[in-house]
Amino acid sequence: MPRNGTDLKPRILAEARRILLEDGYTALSTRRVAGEVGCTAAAIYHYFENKDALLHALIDEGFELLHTRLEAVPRDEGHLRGLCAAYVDFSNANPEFYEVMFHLHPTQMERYPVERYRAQRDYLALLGDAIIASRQESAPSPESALRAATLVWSTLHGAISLHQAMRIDKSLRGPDLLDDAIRLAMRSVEISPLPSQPGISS
Amino acid sequence: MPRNGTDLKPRILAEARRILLEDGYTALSTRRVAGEVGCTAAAIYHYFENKDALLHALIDEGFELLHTRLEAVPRDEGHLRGLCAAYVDFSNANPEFYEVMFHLHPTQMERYPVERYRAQRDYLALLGDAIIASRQESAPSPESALRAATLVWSTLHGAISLHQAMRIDKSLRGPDLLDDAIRLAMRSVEISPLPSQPGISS
DNA sequence: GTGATAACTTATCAGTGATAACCCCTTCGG
DNA sequence: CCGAAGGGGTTATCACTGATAAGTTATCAC
Repeated sequence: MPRNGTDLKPRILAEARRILLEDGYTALSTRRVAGEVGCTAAAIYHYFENKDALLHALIDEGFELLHTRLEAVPRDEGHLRGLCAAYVDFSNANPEFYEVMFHLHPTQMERYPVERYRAQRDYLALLGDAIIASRQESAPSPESALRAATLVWSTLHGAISLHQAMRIDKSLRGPDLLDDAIRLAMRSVEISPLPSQPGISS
Repeated sequence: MPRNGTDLKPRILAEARRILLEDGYTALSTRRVAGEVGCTAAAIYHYFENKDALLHALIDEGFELLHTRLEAVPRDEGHLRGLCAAYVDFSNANPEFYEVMFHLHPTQMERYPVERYRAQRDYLALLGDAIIASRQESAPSPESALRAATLVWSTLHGAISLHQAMRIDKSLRGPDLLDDAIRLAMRSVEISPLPSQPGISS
C-alpha cells in the first residue's frame, strides 16, 4: 500500500479542489496539483485515469453540494421559489463549481459520459416536483412538469451565465438581473400551460 | 511588402474562421492555422499581437454577422418577437461563433477589453428599442427598457447555452426549449413592469 | 527470504502559446 | 546601378501542458 503511510488520492482531490475554487479552472494543471501535493505529476495518473477524471470527481462533488443545498429548502408553499433562490445562491457561492458543472463545453469534456450529467440532474426532478405541488388542482403531467422545470432552470441559468461571464451592462446590478430571472421563472410556471402549441417559431 | 504577392493576414483570418466553424474553438491553434495557411506559426505573430487578438477578430466578425441578422428583422408590430427568433436562429446557425462570443469565460479572455463587449452589444439597444415600441402607451424609461432587454436576452441565452452544452434531457426536443424561451421572453415584456421592487430574494 | 505487486519517480514525447535572432527580398535614396 | 532600410517571413528555442513507458522502491503474502 502507501509508500509513506498517506494515501495520496484524497490529498490530490483536496489540492485540486482548492486550486479550482481559489484560482479557477484554467489554473488546474496536473503539475500544479502535484507540486502542491508534494509528488510528481505522473503519480496523479495512478489514482485518476487522466486529468478529466480528476475534474469529473470535482464536478461530482459540486453536484452533491448542490443537491444538499436544494434538499435543505423547506418543502412548504414557497418550495419552488426557495429552490430557485438556493440554485442562484449556489452559483454565487461557488462560481468555479458552477462553471465546470454547467458551463464546460462538451467538446472539452468528451470523456465525461453524458449519462453522468443526466444521473446527476435530480435538481430537475426537485423542480418538477415543486412545480407539480405548486398547482394542486390541474396538476401537470410529469412530461410537462419536466418541460416546465427545464424552462425554469434555463431562465435561471441564463442570468447566472451572463452574470458570471460579466456580460451584463455595468449600469445594471448583477443581483437585480438574478432577481428578475427568479421572478420570471416563477411566473413561467404560474402562467403555465406554457408548453402549448409546439413549434411557433420558424 | 509581401514576399510572394499574397498578403497573409486575410488568409490567416479565413483559415482561422474555417477551423473555428468546422472543428470548434479547441481545435484553433496557431500551428494548425499556420499549417493550413502554408506558413510558420511565428508568422501569425506578425499580423496579430497574440493568439487572442486573432480570436478577437473572429469574435468581432461574429458580432457583425449577428448585427446584420438583427438589422434585417422587419420593424413591424412583430419586431421584438422577430429579434428573439433571429437571435436564436443565429445561435443555431453559428454555434461556434456564439460560443466564443458569449460563452468564453473572462479568465480565458483577459486580453479582450471588456469595453469591446459593451461596444459590440447593440443587440441590447435593438431589443430595448423594440420593447419601447411594443408598448406605445406607458413607454418605459430607457433604464427599465435596458433592464427588460437584458432579461429577454438572458432568457434566450439560458436556453441556447443549455441546448448547445447538451445539458437538456434527451426526452425534450431542443427546439421546444428554445421556443418556450422565446415565448417566455415575450411574456416578460408583456407582463412588465417586472423590475418593480428591487431585492425580493434573500 | 522470495516473489508479487502497489506506489511511486525519472525520462520523454507531442503539442501549446510565445519570443528572439536571423535571413531574404523588395524598395528607395543617391 | 548600387547600397542601405525594412517589411515579411523562418529557424531555433523556451516554458508550459497532458500523457505514457520504463524503471525503482517499499510493503505484504507465503
